[in-house]
Amino acid sequence: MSESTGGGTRERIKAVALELFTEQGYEKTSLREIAERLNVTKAALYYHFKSKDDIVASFVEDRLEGMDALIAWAATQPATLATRRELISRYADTMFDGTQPSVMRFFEQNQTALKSLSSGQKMRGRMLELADALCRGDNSPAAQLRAALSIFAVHTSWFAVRAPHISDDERRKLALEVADELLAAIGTQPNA
Amino acid sequence: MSESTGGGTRERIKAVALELFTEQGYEKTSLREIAERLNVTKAALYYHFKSKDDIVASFVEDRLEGMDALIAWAATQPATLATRRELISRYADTMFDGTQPSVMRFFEQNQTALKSLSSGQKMRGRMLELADALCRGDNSPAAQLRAALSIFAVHTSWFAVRAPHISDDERRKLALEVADELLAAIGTQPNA
DNA sequence: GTCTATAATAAGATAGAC
DNA sequence: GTCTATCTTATTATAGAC
Repeated sequence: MSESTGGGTRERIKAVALELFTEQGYEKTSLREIAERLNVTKAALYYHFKSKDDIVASFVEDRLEGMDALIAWAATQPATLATRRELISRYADTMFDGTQPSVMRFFEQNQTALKSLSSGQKMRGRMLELADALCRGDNSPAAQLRAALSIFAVHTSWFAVRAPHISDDERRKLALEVADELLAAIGTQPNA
Repeated sequence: MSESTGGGTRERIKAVALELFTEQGYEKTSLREIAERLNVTKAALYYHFKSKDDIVASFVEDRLEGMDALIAWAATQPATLATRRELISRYADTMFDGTQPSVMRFFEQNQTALKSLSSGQKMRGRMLELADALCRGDNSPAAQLRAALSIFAVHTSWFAVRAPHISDDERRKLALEVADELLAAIGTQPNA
């Protein structure tokens, strides 16, 4: 059991990289720094990953699967308010699982750096698909804005609301309360 | 008139840097690249600015003044819904002036990189002050979330709403419609 | 699976001529 | 106000021993 040296080194690299990339930024974090935190050398990193952005790809891929499942499910549902609410609720649920929230925070904090990485482009594409699914049937600018903000509501209640003693469940409830409000105003306008 | 060589070189550097920093990211954009776009050398840049982050400071300072004025005004007003609405409306107005929106976009796109820059810390501080002003009298988590989202509403309608043929005025109207909705639910809960 | 050593490159910044 | 030339330091990445 447990991780002496060599245990789940690949996973440990992913975890440390995700943390440092989020705190300091992708470009500002060097492989030397990651290696030092793990008490290994840079060369050891290159045994597990073929490049710096391959590390990013490794944890972004995990998250993409979750997004795809969500988007696929939405496509099978009618374009009603009930569907929109269930969709954002399911999205909020994914923010509880394992490293998923950390990956989203990393994504939000490194948008520009990720523009030139294919993992970043994929994530961005999925976020747009989710936003589209949230305002399906009403693609007016107002609906697009509300859909985008309902996603922000979930992220913001996780990352930015300054209330140290609030529980995960309360954050979720909070986010959905505001998101539901925003989604309720979608669908009342005709398509463009 | 016009800009042969030497016209308003300092301003031209600011403009090009702001554009490249926003498009590609602060860390990824080198002084060499900025110099090449202006058909000067790196050394010329160092005549006008003492360092790379001094360029950032130069356009962030401009924007900080506008933020300070807004925050100071808010402090003189009563903590009512009318004040909140007027405040977000005035904030939206500042997004029309000159390079102000570009600076905010740069800020949003380079949050992590700006963490270690004093200009970035100042901007972040001002955004928090603005958010606080928007939910003064009700610092519940729900109010904080709504205040933050009302700011996002303004930014998102500018930067992210995919509607190519929409006018600035329509974007402003859109943002305030959604922001007003969010702000209306603030103030109904007691302070913590 | 991890190491030492190093290649290859590019960055931010400075000195001093013009 | 802009140039050439250079310093210093860091980076990503690879080769090959153990």
